[in-house]
Amino acid sequence: MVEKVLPKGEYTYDYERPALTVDLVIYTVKDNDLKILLIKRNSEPFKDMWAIPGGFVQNGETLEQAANRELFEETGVRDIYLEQLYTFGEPGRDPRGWVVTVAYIALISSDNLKLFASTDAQDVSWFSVYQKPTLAFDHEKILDYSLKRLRAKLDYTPVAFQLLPKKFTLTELQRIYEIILNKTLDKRNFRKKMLSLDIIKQTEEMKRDGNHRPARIYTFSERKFPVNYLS
Amino acid sequence: MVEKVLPKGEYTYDYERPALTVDLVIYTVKDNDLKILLIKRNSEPFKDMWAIPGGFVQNGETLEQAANRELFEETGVRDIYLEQLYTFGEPGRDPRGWVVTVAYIALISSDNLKLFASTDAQDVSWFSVYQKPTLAFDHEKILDYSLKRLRAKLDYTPVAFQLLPKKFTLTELQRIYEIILNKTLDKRNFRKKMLSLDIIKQTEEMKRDGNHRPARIYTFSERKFPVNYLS
DNA sequence: ATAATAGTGTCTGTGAGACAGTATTCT
DNA sequence: AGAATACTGTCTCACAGACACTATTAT
Repeated sequence: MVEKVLPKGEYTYDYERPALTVDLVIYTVKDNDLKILLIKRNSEPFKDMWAIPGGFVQNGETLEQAANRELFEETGVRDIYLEQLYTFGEPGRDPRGWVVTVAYIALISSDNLKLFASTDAQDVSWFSVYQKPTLAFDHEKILDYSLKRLRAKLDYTPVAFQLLPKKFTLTELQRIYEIILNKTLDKRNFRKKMLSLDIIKQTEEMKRDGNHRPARIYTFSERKFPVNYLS
Repeated sequence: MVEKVLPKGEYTYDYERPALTVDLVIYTVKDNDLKILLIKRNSEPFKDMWAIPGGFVQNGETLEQAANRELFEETGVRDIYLEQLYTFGEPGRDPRGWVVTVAYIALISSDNLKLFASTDAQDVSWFSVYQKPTLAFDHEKILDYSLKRLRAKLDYTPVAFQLLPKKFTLTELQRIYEIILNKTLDKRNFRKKMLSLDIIKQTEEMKRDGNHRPARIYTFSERKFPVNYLS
């Protein structure tokens, strides 16, 4: 604890400084489930426990660049949806010292996921948010918070599209909502709502799977969605 | 810029560390206007420019404690509404070096404001958000962002009550909304809405000012407001 | 024909927003 | 009586949510 008292409002540089990290809650929808990327720790503290990926912010980069860099290192994916969540700085959140972390949410679409293969030695894996190990540090708290935010944002921003390929059917879109909200939605009301929002565009293509009627394919067009106040 | 590359996922302590500050956008409603507290800088950089109050986070305290401490130092007020806004870490945002800041929004009610008198030598003053000097550092950006958030939150959380004394009339409450949103509201619709929300309680008291009908006094009771997902 | 999924329309209730006149107090 | 502010009710429209049947394809 620093005891020194400075004149009010005056900046100086001889205060003790925290280590600054970014941590990422990386979501995807896969196998009909909402999943997050976790990494198994191979050193103390919390050795052998799972944690969300993260790393130090370097001087000269923005926080967002640091988050993107970590994201790329862990997943091999670039240019995906990334949003600052919250900054956690509780003393004692890292037993080794003063570490403040800026947490981000990242969303990877299922087709980008195919690029993800180059995982090296480290133990990295996707877990269902509904069935996952207990996390290291304060990562449970970060995850809880991120999930609340993700669900809330579903209502008033087009984040769900970040989890789908460019082309998708309305049923696929509905599944994304259902999986994240963890409840079933009425098909007629859902379609009515989505079509009224004017953010998706019909294509002439149809998707045909099995022995049933083919589904029309749509594209995300992002026109008048109630705009997030963050933008 | 640190060049060293570490094994993925491994924490260490020999990275360069940023200075960490908290900055506060402190709002109040006063003289029929939305005001923020600004401090005139008395040293370089940005000497003689106005800035939002802030200061270093100390090891051993939470970010919120740091924000509360700064708040108390600047205003003499404790235990008021405080909310983390966003963390700003653009390289170059402070010309003297690497300084990351966690920005907070604070709301002071007009009656708490009366306690505020002990401002020492420093040049501290309330400015209308609609008529204020250009701010130092990236504080314009922080202010813009905070105002968007404050306005958005008015719609779905009872933050407005934080700016009023415990007892208030419906007209006073409406004025808070009008001043923050910078537009007039329909009196009948406003009252209908507020009363339907079940978050204010009628008292038996009346407020009588001038030569006109007295106004009923209400109290904030916080029952079923659409709950913020942050809570 | 059957199985499987895609696709569609109506009704009801609720809330938002537009809109104007009466009530009470003081001087 | 007049000035000033408090207080109130109705109508319309849009949206949310409940709800069930038809359409198309492959086998």
